[in-house]
Amino acid sequence: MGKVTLQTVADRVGVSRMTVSNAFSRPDQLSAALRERVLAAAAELGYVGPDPAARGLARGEVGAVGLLTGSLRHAFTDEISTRFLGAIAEELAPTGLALTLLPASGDAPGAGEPAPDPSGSLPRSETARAPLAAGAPAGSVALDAAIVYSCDPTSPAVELLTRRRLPLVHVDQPPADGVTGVNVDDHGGAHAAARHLLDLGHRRVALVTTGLPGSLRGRTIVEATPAELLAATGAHAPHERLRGWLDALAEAGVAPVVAHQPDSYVPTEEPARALMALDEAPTAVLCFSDAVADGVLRTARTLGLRVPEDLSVVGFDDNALATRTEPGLTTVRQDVREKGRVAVDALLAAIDARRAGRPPEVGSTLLPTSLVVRGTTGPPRDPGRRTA
Amino acid sequence: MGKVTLQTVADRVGVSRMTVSNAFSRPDQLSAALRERVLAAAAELGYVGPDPAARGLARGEVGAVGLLTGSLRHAFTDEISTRFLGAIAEELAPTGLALTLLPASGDAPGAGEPAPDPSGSLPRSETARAPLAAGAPAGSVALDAAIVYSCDPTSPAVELLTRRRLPLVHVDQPPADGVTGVNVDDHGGAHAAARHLLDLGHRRVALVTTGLPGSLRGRTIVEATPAELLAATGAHAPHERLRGWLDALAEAGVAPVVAHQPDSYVPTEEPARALMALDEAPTAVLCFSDAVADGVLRTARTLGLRVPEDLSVVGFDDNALATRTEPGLTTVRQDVREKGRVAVDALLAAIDARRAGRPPEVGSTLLPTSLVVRGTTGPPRDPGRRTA
DNA sequence: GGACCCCGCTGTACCGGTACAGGAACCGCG
DNA sequence: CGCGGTTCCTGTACCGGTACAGCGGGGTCC
Repeated sequence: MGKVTLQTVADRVGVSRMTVSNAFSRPDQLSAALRERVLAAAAELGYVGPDPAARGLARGEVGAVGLLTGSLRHAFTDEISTRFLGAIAEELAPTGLALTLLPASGDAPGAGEPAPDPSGSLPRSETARAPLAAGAPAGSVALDAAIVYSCDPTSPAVELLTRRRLPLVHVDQPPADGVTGVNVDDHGGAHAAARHLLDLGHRRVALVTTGLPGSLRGRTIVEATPAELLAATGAHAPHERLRGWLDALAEAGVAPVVAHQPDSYVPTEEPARALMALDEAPTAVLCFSDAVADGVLRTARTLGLRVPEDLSVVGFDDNALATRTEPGLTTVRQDVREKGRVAVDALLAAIDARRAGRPPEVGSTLLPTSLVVRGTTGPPRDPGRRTA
Repeated sequence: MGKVTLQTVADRVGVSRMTVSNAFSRPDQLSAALRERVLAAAAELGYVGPDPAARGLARGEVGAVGLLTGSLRHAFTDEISTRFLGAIAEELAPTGLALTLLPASGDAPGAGEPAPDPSGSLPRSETARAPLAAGAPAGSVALDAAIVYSCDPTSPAVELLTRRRLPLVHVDQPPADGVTGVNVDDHGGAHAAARHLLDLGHRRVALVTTGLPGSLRGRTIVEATPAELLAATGAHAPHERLRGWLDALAEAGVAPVVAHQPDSYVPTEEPARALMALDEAPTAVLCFSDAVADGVLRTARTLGLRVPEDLSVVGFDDNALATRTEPGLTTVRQDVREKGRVAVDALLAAIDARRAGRPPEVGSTLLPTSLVVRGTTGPPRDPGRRTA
């Protein structure tokens, strides 16, 4: 029982291959009666429908959009990423488009190194896992468009997508020429958060940031000038949040202490412990994410500090944790659903444009953030002990 | 600047198309020198590499595996699903295969109704969103294999995949002939959980389950015999968990009260409120998931009940919440990472088998569960007030 | 010095569809 | 009865690659 193709069915019914194709893909192109006969024959022969790969090639459209992100591990661990993916998926559902998660890590071979000499030809036994990867240059999947979310813009994967001339939408990425961007006002949100602390009277403020490169990471407390910090922070969201904090603090003449935490989505004790061990411990901490804030909160409790009396804490994102902490976490809210919605809308528009032969209209969206004041912030115990 | 294909590059360099193809896909088939020239010419012409759709068709392998699941919304909301997806993605990463999330909801057209007469031929203006869906029979995407996770086995989407003869792996699905299955010992875990409560002396036990169909849902307290309940519970995991509880309770001659909660991953107050309002309120509650248990716990607190003194609570899954509740949640642990690992291994094996022309070896795996006793369970306040 | 072999490249035959431009039959109409 | 307009179906020409057999030329082997 060999392959069943359009031709098989066509021969069976005694019509042309085109007619069978139409029976499946363009019902209005043949009489209902014939269509029934074709469908019946197809069912009988076990023909399921046009082969997606072939159809994709012929049509120039495959029915799937890609999502490239820095780390899939992160994407499924961090609540915000997860919610974003969920929003994308849901927004895509009614269009019938599938969402293809692109493998991020591995540098895409493509035109890369000529595979370091297979050293001998093992006789194709052991159809091990390697061949799988070798077969298809990791991540070269047929796509109609793609979303690039929180990636290193210089990574080979991003570059590959760009050169493939796919309609692209950048989300949480630094602005790029000719590409539609969807961003959140991280700077504004961070600025508001810092401003909030300053307004409460805090002058000894700490930041817990993330995403620093090797040179500065490793040490929990980071000794670097704001400019150095900014320059070293590659990822877009961390960069913008950092910039927002620093701008607000600088406006008030406050120089923050900076702690670093490699993983932004896992609560840990290190940053808070290091900060509170300082000679002049901060009275408030601005955290890169709610998860980080949660770690700080727990550590504060462990250290016997009361929040917000002894320490104020501000998070970022307003995730599910934020309402679960005791007291509720003051944080900066971003609307992740909306981010997904806007991104998908832009993507669909780009696909439409391409299909119509129009040039894509690039534009960028900046979604608002808002400060949500709950219970983890309050005035410092001894404001201005060293007010300049 | 028209399309750049292999031929374009071949002409430019003055070699055959095959040679260019080899330069990209099989470096060992031509001299390094020539390969360099080809690659250079390709770069110059802006040729990025073989078109994935065409390559997919020619090779019969596209470099992507699908994931079909009941509801993508659920998949990205429920922590367990999310972790499972994450595990899949991570496990897949080193192979270079992409993961395609299949749109679940919509019934797959394919051989379905002959689209209700488009009534007139609007002249292809208005390239609206609809065509997107119409164009590609929702979900007919090129795939090398697929995972079916927590789906209604009779849904058209599952049926379609099956008929497409794709290598398939079923996860959290009822056993199906000829398909590799990966399951968790939900029955055993639930049984152990119920046994634990019985051993502590509980006799008035409640269940909070999920996934009941319209006929029984709506009412929070479900009046139905165990047999009816089981028959009505379609989804595999809820069915097995329910069966585990009921078996253990029946062995001890205990008849449980049953409450129902539509969404298993959102904590709500309803089930607990309804249960505790009963004449003979339960002294212990077995919950379908940790999220449900969290809702019960919170409600208990609201009602002024102490846990575990006044009420014992058992969850299921051992998710992140379980260690965050106060006291820690007694629950049944399943190893989601392992589930993902096993599923992907099976999938890769199936792909290998197909590639080698071997028939797929179907087999099923049952992963263990284990009861994790924390602080939410203890002996009932007045054991055996009505011990039979 | 001829047989043999390996290397490096090419030609041909697909992979399984779809778009589009016909063309035959049929219809109503003046 | 001829004519324009439908309605249905078919033929041809791709879509952009890859597999595989084949073939000339420069060794090596004896």
